[in-house]
Amino acid sequence: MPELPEVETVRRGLSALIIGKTIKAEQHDTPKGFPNATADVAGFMIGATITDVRRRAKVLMVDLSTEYTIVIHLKMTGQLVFRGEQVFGAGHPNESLIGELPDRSTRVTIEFTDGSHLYFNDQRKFGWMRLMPTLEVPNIDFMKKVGPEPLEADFTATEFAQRFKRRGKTNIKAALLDQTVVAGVGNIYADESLWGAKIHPKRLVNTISEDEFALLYTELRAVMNLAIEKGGSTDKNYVNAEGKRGSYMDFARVFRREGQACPRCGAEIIKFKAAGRGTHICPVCQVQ
DNA sequence: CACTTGACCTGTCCGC
DNA sequence: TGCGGACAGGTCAAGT
Repeated sequence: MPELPEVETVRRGLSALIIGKTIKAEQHDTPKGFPNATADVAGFMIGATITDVRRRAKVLMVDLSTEYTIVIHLKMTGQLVFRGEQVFGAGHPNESLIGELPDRSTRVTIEFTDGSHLYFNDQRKFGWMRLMPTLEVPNIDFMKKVGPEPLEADFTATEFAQRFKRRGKTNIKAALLDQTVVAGVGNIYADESLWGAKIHPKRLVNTISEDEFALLYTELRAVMNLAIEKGGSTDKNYVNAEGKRGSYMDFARVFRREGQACPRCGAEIIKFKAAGRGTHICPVCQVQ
């Protein structure tokens, strides 16, 4: 799913919708969706009020008044959809892509005391939710290893380039997708930013110049900021907290545009596999 | 250790 | 239409 811009869009939506609400009940399908939903839920989740919704990399953190936090990773197809009283139908400007909830991909349902609900849907079941003390969240392995937030004001081009040195012998696409180098980059924004910087995804990291890293840094930040502005990318499953799609795909330059013309030079965009993932480039702008 | 590949799941699309 | 295979926004564990 969701890369940094999509998770950030969900975070913003949830912040407006659920902060201040009190949890009345929780239901989950199997341990898979919410593996540690045990006695902690009764003790620290039911009756708790939502105090904040935070994001680190592609991970969401819903903080509770009990000083526990619900940590959520949406992986490829996870969705967090809030439902109040009203559900808007087809054609309405507030139309949701999601129908009646819960549906067959609903893994977890949280009911609030005012009768509204938050649904965690996940078709492929790769995503997860965990409940843990807020103070322990930074200690989970992922949080200890994950790289800096690329959109933070104090994250510099110099630091960006520096962090790739450790991955010198791999290709730039694999390094961009490595969450321990820089946080939050996934397949869409890796391809989009490499196109922007005119770098071939299979170039080895140690062949990329300082100038190219500086350009990649600028392009990555620009692409992610634009994607947040557009509410993220909906290719298939992704929706925001209101069940609506994001529109970045309308602005994508290469991602899922194989066979179309490069918006910069007009050459035909091609697709191949790099770092084990479907990869899109302009073969004229991005030479190996 | 660094890097690559497969596994985790379900659904959809494409070619025969 | 039916069926098999490839593929899908992410991360781990296991392999080399």
